[in-house]
Amino acid sequence: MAGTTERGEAGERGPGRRAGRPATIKDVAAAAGVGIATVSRVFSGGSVSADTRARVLAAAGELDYRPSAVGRSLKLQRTGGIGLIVPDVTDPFCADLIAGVLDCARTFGEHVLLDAAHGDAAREAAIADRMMEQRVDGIIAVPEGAPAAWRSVVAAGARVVSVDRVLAGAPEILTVLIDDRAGVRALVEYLVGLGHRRIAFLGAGAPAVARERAFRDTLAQLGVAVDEDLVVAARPERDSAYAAAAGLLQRQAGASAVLAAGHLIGEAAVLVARELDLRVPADVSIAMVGDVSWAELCDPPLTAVARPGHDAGYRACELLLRDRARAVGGPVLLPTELVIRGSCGPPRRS
Amino acid sequence: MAGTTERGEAGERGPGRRAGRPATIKDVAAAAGVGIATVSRVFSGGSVSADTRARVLAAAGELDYRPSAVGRSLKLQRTGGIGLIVPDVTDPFCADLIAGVLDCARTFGEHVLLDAAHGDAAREAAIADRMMEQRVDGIIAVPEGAPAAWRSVVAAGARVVSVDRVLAGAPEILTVLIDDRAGVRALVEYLVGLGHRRIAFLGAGAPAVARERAFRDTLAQLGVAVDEDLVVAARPERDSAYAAAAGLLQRQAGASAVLAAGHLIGEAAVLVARELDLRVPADVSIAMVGDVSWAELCDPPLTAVARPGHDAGYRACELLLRDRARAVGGPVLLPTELVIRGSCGPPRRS
DNA sequence: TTGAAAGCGCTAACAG
DNA sequence: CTGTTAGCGCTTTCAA
Repeated sequence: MAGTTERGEAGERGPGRRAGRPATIKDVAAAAGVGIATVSRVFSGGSVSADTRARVLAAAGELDYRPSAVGRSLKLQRTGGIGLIVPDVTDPFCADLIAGVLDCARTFGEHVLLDAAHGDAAREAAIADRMMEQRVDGIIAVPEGAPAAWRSVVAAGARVVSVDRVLAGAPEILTVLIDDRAGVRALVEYLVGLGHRRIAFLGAGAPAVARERAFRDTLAQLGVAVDEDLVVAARPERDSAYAAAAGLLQRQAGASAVLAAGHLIGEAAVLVARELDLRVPADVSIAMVGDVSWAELCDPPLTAVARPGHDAGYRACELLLRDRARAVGGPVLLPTELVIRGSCGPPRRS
Repeated sequence: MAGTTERGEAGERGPGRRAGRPATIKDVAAAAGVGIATVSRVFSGGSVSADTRARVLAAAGELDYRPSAVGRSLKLQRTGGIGLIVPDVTDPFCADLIAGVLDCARTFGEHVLLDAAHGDAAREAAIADRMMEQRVDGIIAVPEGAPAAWRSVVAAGARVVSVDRVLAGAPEILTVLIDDRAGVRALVEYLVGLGHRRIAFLGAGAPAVARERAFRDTLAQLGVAVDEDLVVAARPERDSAYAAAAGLLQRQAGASAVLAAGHLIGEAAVLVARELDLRVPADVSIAMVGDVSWAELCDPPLTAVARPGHDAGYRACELLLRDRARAVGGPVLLPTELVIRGSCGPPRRS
């Protein structure tokens, strides 16, 4: 009867434990007849006698107990989670990046909070803020906002790793970069080697400045003049890319090859070329930065510069989690790979 | 001098506040000369006099204070986060789904924990478990594990929404489905209407059972016999898909059209057809389920059944967050759309 | 090996 | 309107 009384005191949760709030460490302790400290030890690897441990585990199983990460985080002052902010989850590069972060995070036993900023700096800042409130152990971002905004995030005590963008004047922010310069250089050398002299660059401006620079520099090194008419701005969005591609190709500017600064722009170039009945590569060669999956499916398959998104994410996460000593020298630079397919050939003899 | 003493007592954090641990509600209260409850009210919308509020806000700004979501979660017994488990972030459908969830979660002010199970049921279960420990307010998943495993998750008190899979025998689990049956039916009707009688189904088995069923049923309804030689199994992975496509197309089974059950399988079919120098659609028509971006870039552009991934994610999240009353009748069924492009034509006269 | 107790940052009930 | 206080679930000294 004493036993019955005890159960009564413990509440309705014994038999038919309704899906009420989850069991707590106290419930388990009571059920196992031990102190809560012992239960804690069982679950966080302290030393407990085999006998006691078994009893605790049994009770925990009975109650379907899971230690609350919230309670633990509060005590430990770290959550074991990291924040990841990308421009757009559906972009193949971002998707690879996310996969990389997830893979690495898993090896560290960290979980990942994800959000997308969609090119909106204010939104990005709000997301970062929220993640700080969640007390993530660090933030990985493909930042679109101003360096100042991110500097304030690190000032607030966050560890942040920037991927694929350099945040000028923020030495505390570790950076993982992809060597687009080398990639573009290889591509330009390839095109020039094929005999092209009038190479268009599609997608100048904003996020692709480094690529444009590499384009100009390489051409200069090779002694090929840049025709400014062939350098056209485009944002990496379908409408902008399409407009730019159509503008370039329709006006018959005499480009024998088109270098698209990104995969969306490459997509537009392919589409426009097809609509204008330009044969690739007979009439015009096309190549792009970003080796997305359709490049191989295209007809002809598109030559492209592959960018290691998965690696970038993985490395970024490693940087964030492993090298807690800030002293990492300079940004990590990841190599690209020129994937030559069938979309580039010698220019048509005019 | 009294002032000086106070600052001294407050510690080193006044001037040049080193990036120590983040300021707490206590710090702010002390700095503003109010009680912690008042600070709490300022930040969680209680009533505070304008004057006091200003002082608190000033102090908080000075200290760069952000309320800790961990503390709040512990007190409130809810974290404001939801878990999202997909098979693979880099799959275009999953990416759309994630974007949808993110969009919806934002309108509810919830954050999202993401992880990928990669077809591994055990890993999926571990992820779900971890999310439960994090005390997410609910879990959205494209489940790959057994219904039993998920039933135990809901038994543990979690709200879960299943997307794109039905978890048999788990009435508590809300479900968002995509009407693949209708999509495949439309596609088959289209092909039969074009004159095809020997239609191959590539990708029978595992995750595509509903699609295969719809394939068979529709053919039966239209009075067209199914040649079992033309129904070949394939998992939605590149190697398996490729093997299946090559197997089918190389043996010259006499299929005049190929229906690929997924985009990876469609990709394989396109590649194999190209290698075998089969003209599309002159020699063989190809269509697939899943309208990924390359379908339009392909040559010829591929006819496909578009599946609303973004919508599915959005609706799933809504279901999880809005309709907290379980009484939702049956699964949500989202319509597909048949996108007709150039990859299907009348069969070659033999 | 084990238990009691303090305290992580916060909210809410209760006084004043 | 404001402050005091208890307590959310957990880890971790400190004793026993």
